[in-house]
Amino acid sequence: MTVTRFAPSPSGAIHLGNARTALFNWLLARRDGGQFLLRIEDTDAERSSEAYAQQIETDLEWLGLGWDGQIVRQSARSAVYADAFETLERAGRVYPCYCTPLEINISRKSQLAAGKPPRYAGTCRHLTAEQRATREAEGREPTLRFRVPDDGRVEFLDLVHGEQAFQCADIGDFIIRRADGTASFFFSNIVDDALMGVTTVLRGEDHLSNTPRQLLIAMALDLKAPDYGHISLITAMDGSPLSKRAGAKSVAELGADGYLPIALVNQLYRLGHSSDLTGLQDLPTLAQHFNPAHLVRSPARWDPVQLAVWQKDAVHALSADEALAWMRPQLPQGLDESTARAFVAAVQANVVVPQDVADWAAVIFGEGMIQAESGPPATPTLSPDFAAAAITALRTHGADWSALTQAVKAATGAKGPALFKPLRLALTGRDHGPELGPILALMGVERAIARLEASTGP
RNA sequence: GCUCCUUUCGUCUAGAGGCCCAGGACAUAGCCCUCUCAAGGCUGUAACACGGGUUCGAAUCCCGUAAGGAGCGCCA
Repeated sequence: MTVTRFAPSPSGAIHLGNARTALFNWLLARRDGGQFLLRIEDTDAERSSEAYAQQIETDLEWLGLGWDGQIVRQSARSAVYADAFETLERAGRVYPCYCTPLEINISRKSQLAAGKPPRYAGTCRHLTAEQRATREAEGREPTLRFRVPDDGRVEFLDLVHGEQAFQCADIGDFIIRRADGTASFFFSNIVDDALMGVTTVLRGEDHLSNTPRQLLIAMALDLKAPDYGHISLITAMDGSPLSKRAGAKSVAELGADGYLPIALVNQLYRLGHSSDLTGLQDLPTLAQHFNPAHLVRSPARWDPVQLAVWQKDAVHALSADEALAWMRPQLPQGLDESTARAFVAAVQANVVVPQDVADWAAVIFGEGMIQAESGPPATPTLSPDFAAAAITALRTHGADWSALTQAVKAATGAKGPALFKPLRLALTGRDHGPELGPILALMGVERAIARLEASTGP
């Protein structure tokens, strides 16, 4: 059975890259009828926060990516890691390291300055029992380092990149247990994947060069490592890493901006994954067509323009109820239900983001003159007889669009664009938008007359 | 610095030696439809990073260069 997982660290908001990783793993599990697990990697108490852990759940649920079973928290699994540490200690695969962060830092810097790889120098690798005792006596709290073999290589088959091989000699001994006794990422991550029965891990390419370390741990512990697929990173439009500074928003922020989860999901689905699927699709369809073999190796750009397109499709695809719920925050307080529904029906095809909804709400329900959205101010001038005919029609027939147009047509002879354009401009302040019939009905006679009068030229 | 990854239209991508003077989708332009917008239909513009090889033949294989990215953390 396929078992995948999403294993975020609760040290920040879920960003686009994380969201896509979660999506792909979810899709794979759902496609295979397997399981999608959620594991919170909170071994680093200083960086982790409960608020972020909560936000992760909220974001995942909002995206529609439900997980199976209980959420696993690494902070509650220290006993499991302790066992594994002991196994490695007994096997002599690890050793205590008494170097302080400061010492390591200095070493790193001098290695870098000398043009060498900044790796652990191996200072504590061959300490005698006495030397260790001395350091213990000094009160130094050791970390536990994994003894990486001097020779040999680690090979594995990456689901996306194919055969990979790394020389052990290029890998420095790394810490698997911090001085405070907590497990570090390389360690707890692979141990838990194996113990939780995870079969496939789709993760960011930033983990590719670290995979050998984790495989080394798994081998030392005689654990079955999952298959890895390293997906390319998502970048900003200029190819630079996606960052807050580059304008990248978190999932929660995008949601707060009014973007629909299905729009996000559709955009994410196509980044780094090729598919013959076209148009907006729901999660089950996406899962059905998801294929790890179609994962792409090159980085993909996050295009806000494309997101807007998906969002437009997503808004159009909303049912009347969903659309109402989405537009509600932009509607005037206390608007009655049937009017609200009529409004939604009238504008749904013409809005993409909440601001668009707010704009049309202002046009239809707002008092006074209408602000043109941009460009030269809409100062239409209706000829007096044109306006008079329109106003008379409104007084006689009420907010009846066809009665209005027929009356004006009869009175002025205007037809086609010459008839509709001036009316649209006078009524809404802009030269495009939803069908005028429903708009007029929602607007009501009084507002319509006021606007026609305000637009009347000499 | 060392190791690793990547490079096809504006964007997402197809392409695993001849099917490719490179296909699709979105974006974009024009036309049709139409009161406008949206939707829909049709048509168009638009790309193999560069330089060497290998081969009868290369987007596809090899080498190099350039550009971008990742890792080398008591972060994940």
